[in-house]
Amino acid sequence: MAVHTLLLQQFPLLKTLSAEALVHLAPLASVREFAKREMVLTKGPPVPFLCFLLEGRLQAIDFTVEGREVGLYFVEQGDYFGELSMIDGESQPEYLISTGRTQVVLLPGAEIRPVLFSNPQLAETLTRRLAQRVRHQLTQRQVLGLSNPLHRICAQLQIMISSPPGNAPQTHVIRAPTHQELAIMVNLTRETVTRTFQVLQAQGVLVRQGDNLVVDKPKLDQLAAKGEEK
Amino acid sequence: MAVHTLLLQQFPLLKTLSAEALVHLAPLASVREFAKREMVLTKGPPVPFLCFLLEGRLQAIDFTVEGREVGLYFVEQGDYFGELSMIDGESQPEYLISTGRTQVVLLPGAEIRPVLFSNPQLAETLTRRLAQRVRHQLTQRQVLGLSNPLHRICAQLQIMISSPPGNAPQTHVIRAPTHQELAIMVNLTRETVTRTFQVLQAQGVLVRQGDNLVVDKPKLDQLAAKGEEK
DNA sequence: GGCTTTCTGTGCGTCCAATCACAATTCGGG
DNA sequence: CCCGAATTGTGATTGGACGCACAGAAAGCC
Repeated sequence: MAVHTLLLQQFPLLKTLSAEALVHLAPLASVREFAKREMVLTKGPPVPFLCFLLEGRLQAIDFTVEGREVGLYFVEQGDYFGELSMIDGESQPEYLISTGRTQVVLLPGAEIRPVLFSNPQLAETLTRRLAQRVRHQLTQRQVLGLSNPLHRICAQLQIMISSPPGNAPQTHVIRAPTHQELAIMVNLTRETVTRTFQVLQAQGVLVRQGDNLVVDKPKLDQLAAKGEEK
Repeated sequence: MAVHTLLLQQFPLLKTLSAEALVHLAPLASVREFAKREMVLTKGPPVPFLCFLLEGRLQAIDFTVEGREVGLYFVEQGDYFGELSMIDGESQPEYLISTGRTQVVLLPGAEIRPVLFSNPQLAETLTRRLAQRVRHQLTQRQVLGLSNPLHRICAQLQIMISSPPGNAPQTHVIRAPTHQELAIMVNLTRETVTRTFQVLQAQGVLVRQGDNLVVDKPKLDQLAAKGEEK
């Protein structure tokens, strides 16, 4: 319990909050640490918190009746999650898994909820973020329509490197996801991702540097576009 | 241009609107008819309308770089669509196609937008609907994780029969989609859907009655659950 | 009522990603 | 720094959906 107001202010969603509101909220917030592969949120009952990712990366996943993992989206630093329960009071629709060591800030729903909806500006940011999520899911769905594994992986990489918007350099660096993490995002097996990565590295699209993945955007785009004619 | 206020009142979103607001809006609204396969909304520039489906069914689709159709979701009678532009001012992310003869009511964005965001109750319904859409897309994504065509089709049918919530009778009737329409929703070819439908009809899960499809829910659920082990 | 067009049904060959079963490597923790 | 676990790499096999090419059926249209 109790975190510094400066910490809360770092999150885009809370930026517009008044100083008093922050002082009110800070003592009620808490920070939790998670190890790699640990479950951050469980599918099921409504989440009584609004959650912010302070450090690391999460993956939202679910399972099919067959027991196969399905990757839904990634949560990056500074983003919030588990907000659907907050909005409609329904249950949490997916699992959230820590992909490494992570830190999460929890704000009790009972406290933040009234603030969210009474402050029109906040409500609008929340709604816009929701809209953005819908858009994101739509492009993600598109990727699955690609018939070829190479295409799907390229498209997924394009999505992942575009997450921090703004400038568009030639090469992008992202925290490397495991092959398995990628595989479930694009409906492939781990093995197929491994094999496809070889191709990408051979073509100079990808270079692995420790924990990071260096991506050559132009080459990637070219490869993603290639094979347009069926 | 100009429709009756009673017509607008039929739409759940506008139910809570005051009589004056409706009188103000009605003369600005217009109704358009679309033939089968006609394009209702084009992917691209922001949509300057909030659109309501008065009659028929639409399918939201997009295309991959390979030129393959991807099915995103269906819009059923009484629902609204094209609201994303309304919310964030960004471009329209998908095409909307008429799956039959349809009627659409168009409300000029410039007129409805201020109403939407100034009326807190309306804003909340809008946000809740967005949240619902996110949830829907998540379960839709799940379906694509199923490895088996039969499973995917069953899961898709389960989604489609659950759209009008409430009672849960044994058999449900839905306006039959074409095999092609279904195929692009679950990443299959039209042929595979045709062949799978034979199986479903043989098992008594499905019966075709003219334009309608009669579905035996218990049998469907059973089939969808079967093969849980792998 | 005859026409076109869209939709549905079916056979067959091809191909490629899944699957399985290991080996090799890297990572992380004590 | 060493050990166990997680991740990555690789080969062989095979199943099953795709794609193509039609034929038949049904639905719109003038």
